[in-house]
Amino acid sequence: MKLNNTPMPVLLGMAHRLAVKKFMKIIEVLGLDLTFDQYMVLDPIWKEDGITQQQIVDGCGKDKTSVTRIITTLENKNLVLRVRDLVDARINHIYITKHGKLIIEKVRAVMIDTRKYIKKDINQKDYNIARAVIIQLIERLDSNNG
Amino acid sequence: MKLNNTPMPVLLGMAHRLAVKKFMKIIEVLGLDLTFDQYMVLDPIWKEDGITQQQIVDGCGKDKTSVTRIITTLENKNLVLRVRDLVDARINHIYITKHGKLIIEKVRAVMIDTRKYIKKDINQKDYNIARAVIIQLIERLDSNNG
DNA sequence: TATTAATAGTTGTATATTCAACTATATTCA
DNA sequence: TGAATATAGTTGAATATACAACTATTAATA
Repeated sequence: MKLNNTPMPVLLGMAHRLAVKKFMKIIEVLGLDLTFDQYMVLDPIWKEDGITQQQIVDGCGKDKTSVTRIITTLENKNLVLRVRDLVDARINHIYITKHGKLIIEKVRAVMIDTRKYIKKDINQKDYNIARAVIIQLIERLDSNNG
Repeated sequence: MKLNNTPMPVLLGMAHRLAVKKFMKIIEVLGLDLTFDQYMVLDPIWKEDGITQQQIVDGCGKDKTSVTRIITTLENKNLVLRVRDLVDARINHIYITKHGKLIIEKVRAVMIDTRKYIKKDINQKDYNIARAVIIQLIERLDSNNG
């Protein structure tokens, strides 16, 4: 596969898909039941119990539609709980269950392994530059919607 | 959004989604009717008329299931044509239609604009390092499925 | 040659994404 | 106060993705 002339958006998609695949392979070996996207939503809930859906949307870069549906999936799996705000009834607070906590803590370890695997054999300095460039990209594309 | 400690697979996904969104915004302004993923499949067909589905799979990094379905979509849109190989009946050759050629050539221009937009304001040297790292990542994750 | 294995592509199912339209609630300010 | 607007979240429809199981065909080999 010759990638030298492949557009950046395509490269980003390829790398993303493959990294997720790697992550899911480890997940499967460990017999855990959580997709990468579910991890992306569950992780901020674990970090801040009672976080609102909107906060999750702002933090994880997913569309609010996706977040709504993934939370429903997580709720059906008994990993989180939706609780309506008593003062502002538009807001949902999401709480993690005992079971959810158990799962995410194992999955976080998988994420750490995946990160190590990805970094391996790549020049540390270049890797950091790549990260910085990607972050720069995200910030510009996200703010400047024009 | 603080991204400094965000795992690489997540960053790649975010950047990918945002870059695609940017691409689709330009597509929409121009009144073209083609998704980013359809572009990813149509482009190699434009480059090599009569390419087989397997060759597309190998080149674009998508699953063969996705490629099958996207080609069906492209066929329904009258942009490509499936032709069974006369010698080896397992193989489909995909040919681009006149209409398909018209569309992809406009969309390729959009891709060039998107690439320019993405590069803009980012240090040229760092950008090239980032590309190289991502390509390195793809090649390792793709070959070494273990 | 007959059986087995490999290859190319398709289909079913579950999940995720995007856009637009929608409900419900809260805020703004004329 | 009351009408317009903004915000939080949900739903519908179209598209894409991953995995497994499947069909059809060709290649390998016992």
